[in-house]
Amino acid sequence: MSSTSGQPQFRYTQTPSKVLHLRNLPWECTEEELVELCKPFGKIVNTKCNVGANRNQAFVEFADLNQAISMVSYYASSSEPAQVRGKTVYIQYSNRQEIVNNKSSGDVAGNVLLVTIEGVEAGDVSIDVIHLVFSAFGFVHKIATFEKAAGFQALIQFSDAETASSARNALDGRSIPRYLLPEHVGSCHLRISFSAHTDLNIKFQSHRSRDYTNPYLPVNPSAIEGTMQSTIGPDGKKKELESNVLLASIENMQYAVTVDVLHTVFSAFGTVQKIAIFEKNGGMQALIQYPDVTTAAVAKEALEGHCIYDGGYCKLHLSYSRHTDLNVKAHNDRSRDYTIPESGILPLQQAAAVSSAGGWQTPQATSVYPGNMPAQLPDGQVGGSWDPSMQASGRPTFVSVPTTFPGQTYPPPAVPTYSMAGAVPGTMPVQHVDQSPAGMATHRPPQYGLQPSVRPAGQPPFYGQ
DNA sequence: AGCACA
Repeated sequence: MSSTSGQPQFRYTQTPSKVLHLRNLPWECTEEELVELCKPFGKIVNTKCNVGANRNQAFVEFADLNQAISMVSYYASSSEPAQVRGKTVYIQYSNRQEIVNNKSSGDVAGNVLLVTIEGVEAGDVSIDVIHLVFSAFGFVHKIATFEKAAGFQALIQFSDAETASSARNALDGRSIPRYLLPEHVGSCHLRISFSAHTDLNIKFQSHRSRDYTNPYLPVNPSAIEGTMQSTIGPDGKKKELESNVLLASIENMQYAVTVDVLHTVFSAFGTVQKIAIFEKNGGMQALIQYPDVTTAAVAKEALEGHCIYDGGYCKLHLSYSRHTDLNVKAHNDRSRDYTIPESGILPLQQAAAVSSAGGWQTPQATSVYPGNMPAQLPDGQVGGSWDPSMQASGRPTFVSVPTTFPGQTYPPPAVPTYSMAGAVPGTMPVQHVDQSPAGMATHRPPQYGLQPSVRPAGQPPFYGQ
């Protein structure tokens, strides 16, 4: 099992690939230099430069396998080695068949840098030191620091991509001068890439965030991470700081909660602009972005403490996020940007089409009307139908309804019912599906777990292959 | 001089 997973790493036994792996490149070798070297052999469709710890490796993808083979063959028998700036470059087939995600992040020049400071803890490098170091290249607008798995990180916002690039080029791989660091810190290398952010959202001047463009920003001397953002209301009471973005944590998650499920649930209160799902200390959390604070507040009030499924499953806890505009990938399984045309609406449209085409429904599907609040079981009380082997990965891909119902054995025992609609007192949930006439709530509430219409009634559901 | 990204 374990020894069969990878190809041998020896160059003469590697299987050919359109992708070539180049080593021993000069420092900060540009894409142009790479293309110059490779283009005599064929059409280059993608590159990835400055790879590896020393940033002296690269990948080049040819349009055709034969072009890659011709380059490798040529240099295998050439008396002149491949060279860039006089340095011998070693070429071999990559062990991957294509370059993925090139320039998706970290390589597109932007005005905000993501800086990872290796080998230090958050307390070792003050925000003032970071400011000092990066101010050498231009006016630093904002800094936000945080601790991630990768280590201590900072987002540093400059006026423009040119300034940010000059800072990156000068500082990437370098170390902060010793005299600016505490004695006990050994080495502290900077790893710098471009962030996809363009404008950081700094709420307070604090020991972990700074906005140098706004001297009037309130100071929060104890901006402890994880503490709910709050402010003092007019009544003198502490008041949660509102936001158009909700942070949802999901308790007792016995069923998969997907972006599509969340979109449907939260769309009952207004247009959902963006959703991002992520893991946080073993649990699942999601950020849901509305256009305005009011809508978010209504959704928060209505949904807090309610469960997505009957039986106390997937209980929602909502708070306001510090974010105001999520920076998410347009369409993947963890995030969605519904403000981009053509993205994200397909699943719902198809779901609606299937639903109105008279797909079958479970008897429980009628229980979503007002007055049927989800039964709240005590925590930890679960039904007996959970079957981990029925997880989403083995599900048919032709069913476009959110693939959220993992445990549907046949016949289905105790089908958990999508029941959020009951959380909106006295109203039918309005499905904000694009191209559906406003107010015409013709869709039935979504019925998760159904495998509508794609199989004849009485036949077992189709799983996997 | 020996394989990225999530």
